[in-house]
Amino acid sequence: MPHRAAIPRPSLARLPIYYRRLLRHLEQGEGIISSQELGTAAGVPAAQVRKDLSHLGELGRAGVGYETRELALTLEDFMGLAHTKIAVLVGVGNLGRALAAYAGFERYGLRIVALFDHDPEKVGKQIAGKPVFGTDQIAERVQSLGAEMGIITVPAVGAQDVADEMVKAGIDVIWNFAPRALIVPDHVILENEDLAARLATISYHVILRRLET
Amino acid sequence: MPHRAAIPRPSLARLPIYYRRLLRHLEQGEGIISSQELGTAAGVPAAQVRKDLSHLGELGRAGVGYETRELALTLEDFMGLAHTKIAVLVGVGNLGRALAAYAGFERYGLRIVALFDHDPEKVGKQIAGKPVFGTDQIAERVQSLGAEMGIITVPAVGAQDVADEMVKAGIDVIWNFAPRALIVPDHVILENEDLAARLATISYHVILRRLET
DNA sequence: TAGATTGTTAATCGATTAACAATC
DNA sequence: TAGATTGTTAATCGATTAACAATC
Repeated sequence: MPHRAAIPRPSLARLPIYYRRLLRHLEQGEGIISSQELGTAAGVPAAQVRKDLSHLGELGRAGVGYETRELALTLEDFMGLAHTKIAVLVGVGNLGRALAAYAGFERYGLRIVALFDHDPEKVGKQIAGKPVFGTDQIAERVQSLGAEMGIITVPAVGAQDVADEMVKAGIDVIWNFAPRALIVPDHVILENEDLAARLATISYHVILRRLET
Repeated sequence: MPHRAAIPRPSLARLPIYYRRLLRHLEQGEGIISSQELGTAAGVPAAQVRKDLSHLGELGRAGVGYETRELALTLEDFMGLAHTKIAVLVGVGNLGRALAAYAGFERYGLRIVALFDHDPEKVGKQIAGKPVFGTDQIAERVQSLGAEMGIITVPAVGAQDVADEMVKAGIDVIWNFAPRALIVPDHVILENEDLAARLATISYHVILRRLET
């Protein structure tokens, strides 16, 4: 069983950026890359890159750099991108639809196998090639499909109920797009993608910029 | 001209969470709220809340707490949520469509006034009640509409060109959803919303969880 | 050997948290 | 007055960065 080290959250968040830079480097036929080049891509100093990568092991060669393909594969393995992750998505509004159809996710091993909505108009249809079920079927389907991840794209009001339902069904990783702080048991990993909240912080910058000029 | 203090990024990111908690508190007719209650909503200790809010001034009363409505208005003002921010969105795919239609943004003062795409099929149509123009018209329309913010939802390949175009047109705040590191001049504020990269970090957690159990 | 670049140590920086005097 | 809660100071924690010996 492969060992996976603990890694600081900010370091983890930079790995996908390095990974993409490596893929592009590989396309260009470059066999070796330096921490300097990776740092430029991520907007951090080379020392930060080396520190980040040091959490995964000794991956480079002093005086030379990192072997492009090897490092890409190591990152891919570390983040588990080659492993299929079975997910369900609840809330087939505009955003839910967009995420269900997003090809970029599949390339990272995410397979959204079922959609749920309480609108009878949508239930029974297919969206982005995936079946839509009623929200009353979440528990049942999660178990029969072996889903381990749940994506919430319902409006704020319904989000906690959906989360509860997912947790009850045994899901232990939730990616929440609803603009609401959810309460989940300790063993459940909750990642919030709160676009309205993000907009609010961007709004601050816009206003600041307006006052400056 | 109102003064806006510098505020650490993590503190700024928590303000919208406090703000939403305040709105709910207000709905429930509660006139006073404590840092303790706000902290619970955001998952941080009360001391963190008080420190965060202290960047905006002395907003509470010792021994009592914060006046709900007053604090909500202060946050709203600080983040500029009541001010209209004119934006354009480039890339009318699934995600672009979803963002263009997202009602939550309007509540925070974002007004997306024009969409752009290079697909002739889409140009000339209306999507979510907003006109779609050809990408060759970005500069012209940004200026005539007075847009100060740009949202990028094109595929990775085209993102840098779109950003360049926006910057040339005078846009100085860019919200980028394309999975690509963009290069912009120093005076431009760039906020990345890289969902594929986020998925990669979540994938790490899923795999870790799998190994644990 | 000279030049380049790694991994790691130590210093720096900045954010979080605990503690408490001041206030209501 | 007793109890509650603020704003702020100081201590703690954790991440970033600079510097450099080790390595190629």
